[in-house]
Amino acid sequence: MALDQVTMGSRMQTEGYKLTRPRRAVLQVLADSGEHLSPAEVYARGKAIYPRLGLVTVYRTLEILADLGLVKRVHLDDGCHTYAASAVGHNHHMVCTLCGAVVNFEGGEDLSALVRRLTEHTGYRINDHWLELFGTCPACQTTRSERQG
Amino acid sequence: MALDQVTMGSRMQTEGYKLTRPRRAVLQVLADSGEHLSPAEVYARGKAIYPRLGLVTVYRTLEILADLGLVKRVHLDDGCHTYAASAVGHNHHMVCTLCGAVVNFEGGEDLSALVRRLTEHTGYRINDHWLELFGTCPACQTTRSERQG
DNA sequence: CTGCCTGTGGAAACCGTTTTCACTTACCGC
DNA sequence: GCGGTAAGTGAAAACGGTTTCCACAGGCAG
Ligand SMILES: [Zn+2]
Ligand SMILES: [Zn+2]
Ligand SMILES: [Zn+2]
Ligand SMILES: [Zn+2]
Repeated sequence: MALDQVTMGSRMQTEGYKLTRPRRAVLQVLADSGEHLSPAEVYARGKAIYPRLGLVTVYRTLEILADLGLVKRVHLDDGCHTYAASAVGHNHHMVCTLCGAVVNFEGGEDLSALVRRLTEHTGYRINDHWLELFGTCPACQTTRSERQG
Repeated sequence: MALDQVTMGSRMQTEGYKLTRPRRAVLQVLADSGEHLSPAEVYARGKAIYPRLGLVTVYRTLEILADLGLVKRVHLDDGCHTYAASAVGHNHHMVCTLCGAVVNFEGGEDLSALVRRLTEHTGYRINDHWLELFGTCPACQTTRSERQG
């Protein structure tokens, strides 16, 4: 489950950031959306909530949130730099390449064996990792098969 | 082992692309480097090999190579869009966050079990995946521990 | 309520990337 | 080897996303 607006907001405050109206608009956009959004999309949706919102503030807020780990930067092979609300704890995500839906999941220990093996073989000390899966969500599979007969 | 210049060059030709001097310079840069390089870095190094090289051609060549799977786009949380020569077959990479060295490795079956489980639980059809590991290479571990006493 | 200091947002600057277009070059057939 | 031809090239201009600047606004502590 992705973090909600209140959780993200109070975390920002405990970190010393003021909880302003523009920032709340950005939080709400990210919390309400199950997708990954570009800064421009966050801006557009945010303006519906708080019309005076500026694009600059969207960038600044996204950077703060990413630093705090409250949102994740999602990278796509073409069209990087989109953002999605994090889930609780360490997690990865699965992106629908048709509609952009993002599902978070916990990697579990699936990778720890791989990491251990690589450390032994290469001497690398692994600090972090990053896993993204790409595919089609159930809804888009249905749509597509209907369209194709 | 990363692909060499000759392998990449002949693959380009069989795909119908001419093997020009500027393109060979780009291939050589990528084949010789164990790191991931930004387009600007490829351009700088390429000019040492072929001084008339243009930045535009670097971009175009990188796009072709990425489409053919001969180089991989490496995404870093900060500073996306760098490129590294691929290895043979499907593979992932491990990036040294201190010196930028990239090691390719095969994901093996570690991920297929995860993919199967996710497909069952979520209904997503997984087409592709993308795994990056971040850490410190043996050389940088040594350097750092020396520096720190 | 008041003041201070963080935060805001329009405009301009910035910079990586793409497009344009006249010129060049690899490659095929002879 | 030697054109002919279509693909490729690169300088410069256009483009678009991101960052910086700076005067102003508004949370929050006292
Ligand atoms: Zn990226
Ligand atoms: Zn979908
Ligand atoms: Zn993980
Ligand atoms: Zn290193």
